[in-house]
Amino acid sequence: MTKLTRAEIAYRSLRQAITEQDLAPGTKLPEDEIGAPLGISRTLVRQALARLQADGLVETGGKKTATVARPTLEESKDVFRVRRALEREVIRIVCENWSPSHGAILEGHIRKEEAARKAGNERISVRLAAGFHLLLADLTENPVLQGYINQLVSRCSLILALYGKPHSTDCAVNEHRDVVVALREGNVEEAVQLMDHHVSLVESRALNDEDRDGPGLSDILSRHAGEIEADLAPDAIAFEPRNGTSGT
Amino acid sequence: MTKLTRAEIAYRSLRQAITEQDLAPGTKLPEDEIGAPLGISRTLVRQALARLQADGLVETGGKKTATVARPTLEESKDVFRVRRALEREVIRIVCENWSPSHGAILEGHIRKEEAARKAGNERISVRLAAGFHLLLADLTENPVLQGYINQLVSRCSLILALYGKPHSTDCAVNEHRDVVVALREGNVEEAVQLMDHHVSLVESRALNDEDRDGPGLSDILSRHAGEIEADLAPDAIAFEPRNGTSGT
DNA sequence: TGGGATTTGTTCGTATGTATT
DNA sequence: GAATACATACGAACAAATCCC
Repeated sequence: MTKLTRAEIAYRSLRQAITEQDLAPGTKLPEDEIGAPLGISRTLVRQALARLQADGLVETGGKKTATVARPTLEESKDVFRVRRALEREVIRIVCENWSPSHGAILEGHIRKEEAARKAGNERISVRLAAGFHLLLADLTENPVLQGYINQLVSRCSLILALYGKPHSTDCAVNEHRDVVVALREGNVEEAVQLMDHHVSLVESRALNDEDRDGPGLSDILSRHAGEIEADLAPDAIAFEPRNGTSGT
Repeated sequence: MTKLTRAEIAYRSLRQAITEQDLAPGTKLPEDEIGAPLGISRTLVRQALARLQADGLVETGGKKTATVARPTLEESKDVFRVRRALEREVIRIVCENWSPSHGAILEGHIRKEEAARKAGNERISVRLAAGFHLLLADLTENPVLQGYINQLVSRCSLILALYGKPHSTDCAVNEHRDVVVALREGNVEEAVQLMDHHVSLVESRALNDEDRDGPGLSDILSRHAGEIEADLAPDAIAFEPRNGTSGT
């Protein structure tokens, strides 16, 4: 039942592809290439791209080809700071109208996270880790807040894709559980503190890791700049039309 | 010389027209009618409209004509709640990197607010009142936060246009000054508290006035439903006809 | 209720600007 | 450095759906 949906589909597909790291930051996103696999025209693609830009997930300045956004470190810190402020509010609201059923829902989600981690399914783990925060936001029954959290979480996923490491989510499950425990006990300030700390840890894991291909953006750039100058043009792969929509 | 800007102009024009109450909530916004005076085509208008929708300022569901949004009471409360959370964070950040020059800037703005109020210029007063919060957000040097505050403030302006009364901004200047005083003294928690209180007062002034034209359809319906119910069962006071939201 | 005019959703063609050879 | 190729910005036209009378 998708009446106005082809643009919506393009939007969601791109969004998921970006947050799930199928589309690396900096990847070019030509309108034709995107529209072809989905059978839609450039106009619709353009709409989707515009929304993605508003979400901070793609950059499309001037007449240059749109690319997956590459947030700077400053920008990344800004995103995390705002996210922390909003996540704290989420916890407060969830505490205000707490019900045992909420605890069961959250517990169920955490069990799924554990299962995915145990199975070693990186992709699903990342998705569920983000899903925990989205689920919490749903519990507030505040659509405005949900929307912002959704944006922020997606943006953080992109940041993790840029700066983070694959196994960055390993211990996150425990942190999630701690939050739920505090929630169950009705310990508002404790839960707020825990969530704040958790998001900070995610930020640290993303922004302080140094043993991967580069801690800072400038580092990556300068290194590649050297290679490019010595080597040849780094032709970016066109973008894989993966069969994305496997989720609900 | 704005290169990619005609759409931007349309966006800003519409946005200002809505927040300044030149376009009443519910007003239809046909694409042709909008494009004609600005000399731009529907494609550009559509882009502007899409962005406005993302901002929560217009509604454009299905294939119906776009209209200026009419936020419900629930939605309005949600907006204010999120805004409060973010404004508190703004204050904290401004406190963190406070400098005397900031105080001067804020004082200058407040003087402008006073002048406009004294001159009885309602339009300018409203604009400056919003500008105070935007200015504060600028001081954080956090573009992400600035963007959200900008959206939220605009949305609140729309809400005030819908539910509020013309003289709702009368005492706001004093409240702004109180915040700045606390900021100057470096009293973080006091400033945060003051700002939180201020936004709450704005919300109260907007949402507690009920003697106007009562735009809420659900309000009208529930009232009638209450009367009908009371008529059928004169004895039982089964549920309250009016503002039953006695939560918090 | 039904028909007609208006308006939106979408596509495609042209022109302008950028990036590459 | 200039020319070519390509991608985007914008606009006009077509079809479908809505709203009004």
